[in-house]
Amino acid sequence: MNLSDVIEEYIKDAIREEQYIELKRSELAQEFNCVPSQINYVISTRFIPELGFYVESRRGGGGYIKISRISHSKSDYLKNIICKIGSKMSQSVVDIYLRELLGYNIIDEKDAAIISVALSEKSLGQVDKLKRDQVRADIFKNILVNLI
Amino acid sequence: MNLSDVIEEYIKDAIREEQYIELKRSELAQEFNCVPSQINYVISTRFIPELGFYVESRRGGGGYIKISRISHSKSDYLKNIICKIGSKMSQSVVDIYLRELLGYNIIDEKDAAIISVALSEKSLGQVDKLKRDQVRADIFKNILVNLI
DNA sequence: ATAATATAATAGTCAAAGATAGTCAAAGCT
DNA sequence: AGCTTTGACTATCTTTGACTATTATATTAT
Repeated sequence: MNLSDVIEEYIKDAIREEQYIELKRSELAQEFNCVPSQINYVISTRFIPELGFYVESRRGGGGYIKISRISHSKSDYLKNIICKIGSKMSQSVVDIYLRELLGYNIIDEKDAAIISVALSEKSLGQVDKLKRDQVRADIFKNILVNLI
Repeated sequence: MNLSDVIEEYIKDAIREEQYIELKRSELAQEFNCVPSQINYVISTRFIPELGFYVESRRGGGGYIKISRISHSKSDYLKNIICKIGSKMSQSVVDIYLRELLGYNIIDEKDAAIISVALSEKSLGQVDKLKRDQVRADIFKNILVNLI
């Protein structure tokens, strides 16, 4: 087991029970007695979106590296939802999906609100009642495809 | 968390329930044990118009820094657009408004993309061609109302 | 009394120093 | 051959302080 693997273990262990963790690059490097850039190496090879992680950081005083988990990679997850959606959707089903997308951080509160309103009964009031759920599903799918 | 973040929190907390607050730069600096210009730094990086704040100040005896929230102008602006929109909208007109809303930072790129796709010809393909522009206008108006 | 001037009390600007993190390519391992 | 380790260089954000600008108030001159 090499150092990068050890650091990977350490971080995975730290994030196991959490949704995210915040690291100080320099502190971590000191702990493992390596150069700071090795932390970047570990992160860029092992905490990538494809493996279910999302990384943010900030430089300067009080800087940090924040690693968040995303259970599935975003695009896989979206493709999955798109497949699951049938040709019709009621407003309440839309809202269920929106909450899920919110939970996985694929959209934020504001996006969810916009989509929910756009697909509400009120917005689609002029569409034939018979076609409404189909139009709603179409719009929703198109939005999701665009988010991939 | 660095000092600037702490000061930001403090100010945001103070303005949370108010339309505006007035600070004494030197007093605040003393409270946080920093140089006065750090207050300027915090204000100029975190209380900018793009983030919904408007700052005025006055020097000399009895000087102050007044920070106001500008949610009001935003809602006025939205109401104005809603009034201007007729009962029909083409896709290209939607995009023109989206760019405007983007310019005023009422929505961000991602929101704009979502709305644009939701109201595209493709998404609304199943709606009667005759009714499509009306449905589009309805959805758009509902979204805007929701953003107020 | 009024106008002009000085003084004190604020706030603003800007650039340097400090504190982090990022990049990239060379060297080292397996 | 490909992954890991290292370090020099870069980018970004924060903190500090010297210098400047503005406003209110006090003092002085007319």
